[in-house]
Amino acid sequence: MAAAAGRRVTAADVARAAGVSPATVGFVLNNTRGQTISESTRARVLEAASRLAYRPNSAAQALVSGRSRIILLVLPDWPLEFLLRNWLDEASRVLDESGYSLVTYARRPNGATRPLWESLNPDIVFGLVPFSDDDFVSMRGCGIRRIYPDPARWDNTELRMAVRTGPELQVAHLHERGFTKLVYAALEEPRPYSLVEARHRAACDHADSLGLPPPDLRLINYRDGSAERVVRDWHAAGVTGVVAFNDDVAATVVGAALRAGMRVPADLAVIGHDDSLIAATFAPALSTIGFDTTALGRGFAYFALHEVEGHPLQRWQAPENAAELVHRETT
Amino acid sequence: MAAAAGRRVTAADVARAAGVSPATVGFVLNNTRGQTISESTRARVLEAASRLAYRPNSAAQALVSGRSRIILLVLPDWPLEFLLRNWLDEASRVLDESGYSLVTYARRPNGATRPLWESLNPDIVFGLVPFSDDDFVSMRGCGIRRIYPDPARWDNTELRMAVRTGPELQVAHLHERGFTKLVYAALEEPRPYSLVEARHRAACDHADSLGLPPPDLRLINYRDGSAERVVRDWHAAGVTGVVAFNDDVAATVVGAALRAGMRVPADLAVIGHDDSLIAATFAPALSTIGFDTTALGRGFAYFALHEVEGHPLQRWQAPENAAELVHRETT
DNA sequence: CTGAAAGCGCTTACAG
DNA sequence: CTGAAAGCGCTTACAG
Repeated sequence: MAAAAGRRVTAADVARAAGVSPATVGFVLNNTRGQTISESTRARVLEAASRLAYRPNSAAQALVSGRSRIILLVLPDWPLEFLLRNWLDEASRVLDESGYSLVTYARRPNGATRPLWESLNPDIVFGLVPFSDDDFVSMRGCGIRRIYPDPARWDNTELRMAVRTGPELQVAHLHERGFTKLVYAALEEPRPYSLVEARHRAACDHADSLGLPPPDLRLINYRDGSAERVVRDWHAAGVTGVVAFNDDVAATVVGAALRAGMRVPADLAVIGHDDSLIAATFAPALSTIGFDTTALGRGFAYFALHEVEGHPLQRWQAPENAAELVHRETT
Repeated sequence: MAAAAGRRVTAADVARAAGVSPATVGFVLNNTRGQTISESTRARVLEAASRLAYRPNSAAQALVSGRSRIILLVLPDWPLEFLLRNWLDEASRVLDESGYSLVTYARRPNGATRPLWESLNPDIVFGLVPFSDDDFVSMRGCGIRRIYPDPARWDNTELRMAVRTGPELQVAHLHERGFTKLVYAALEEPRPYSLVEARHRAACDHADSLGLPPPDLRLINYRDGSAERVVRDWHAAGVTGVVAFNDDVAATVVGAALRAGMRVPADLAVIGHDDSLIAATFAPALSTIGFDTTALGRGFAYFALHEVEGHPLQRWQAPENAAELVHRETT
């Protein structure tokens, strides 16, 4: 047998085993609409395919259909893992039900020079922050027709959740608690980062809408011991609240403040972002923003399906209460 | 022009523009060895390809060559992000230089039902822990010839770094500092997990070789407040040292111990794993195991290249000092 | 040194 | 209801 010879099983093998043509194998296995198949033929094909453990060659399918059924999600150059865990699980699950595979790809400065979309041939590419012009041109050149965010449609709710909703809730909470002189804090490492800028901008915009001065962006180092001095300087400059990029940053700031002999939140209030494990664990426990990542992941998957199938949603229905303030001890 | 018509540029388009055959385009662009090409022809082809921004269709290449030039790395169902950041950057960079793309894939219980190797057609699949028999069969059925770890070659040094080296250093350090009654701690969430078991086993083995009793595996919850009681119970039972799966777990244990009024490390010593950001940030700062993730990523890439090209390395040269103890305040 | 031809494994009009 | 044929975009013997 062909299969026994070490060769991979092809549609032709299945056809031979079932006593039909390769075309019929395709009709049965793909449930080709507009094509009627007798019950007995269908049964024989299915039996043979299952017995031979036939798996279509995805490269051949991609070549002939012009579609890879791969959805590529390009992640920004900044830690998102905690937020993304359930999100990706759920999104992958939903997309899989429709025959799509979700591949994630962290595009980093010193990473691969040949971007992954070149070898993967995805049907659609998503990013959480806008793509550079170079990336855009590169994707187009690889025959990728659907790229998101599309500059013309940049205010999508899914992206708001990743970028704007958190900072807005953070600033609003500090404002409510009476902390009005704020800074926006992120870490120097691992590298420069686009998502920090986007969230910082959202924080500034929301501060402005509340009549607060814009929180300056401050980068801190978590290893060299300089954080204590930095935090003390903030205090001396009258800063009363810190909007942290994520809970790790918040923990770093709180730790530094405690070492510097300050009281949290009396001397300095700090709010994190993500409601990650460390937020509940840290002493004092961190106030933060929690997200219903499963609901958001499902929402993304539906959105992606509509886009990739060429039926874009007219408007995006955000999950109710997908983001919420978690008030603990640092504000 | 074809390109202007919205169609993707093909080798035939380049051939037409350069006044040669499609075959010649392939010879030039692939530097086909054993095929001599005149300088003028080569120049014309390269010029045309560059002018038209030609990108070979990867599906067609995969179909005809039987190789996708994709390397799939299946990650375990447990947080590894901090460790993997530089590791993946470096591995991707090195593999890219040889024309391979590294795709990562977190295989999770409620994740996609159709595994990614089916749609990606990778040339080789790596896992950090052994694959289930089902997965193994599934990969074989998809025509994947190279799967790693191969049960027959399971003691590879790369994997030791992910699985055994850290726990060994953790146990050895606690032993040296005089902490001999140990538990191995991990978090209940997000879910069951294979890497925890593997590391716990490594810790037990090393404890045994040092003449210590095996540290029991204990799962703790970081949200429901039960951790304080659990930690107090450990203390009451005479436990003096905690080997934590990673720094997040260590932070949770230390935080619970402090809230329970215990002294760290006097009442309970705790050692983390990863030297992540939180290890340096936490108050008290966590003792932990740091890894030279860049060197390890590079090492993996070389190893993967040899495997995928069919020239397996006879033995693997581990980077010197790729793992080291970082002694801070919790031991 | 270069081109015409076959073929990778599928899908999809088109006949019958 | 089913099959023979063409074709997706490449690569690679094989001629010349």
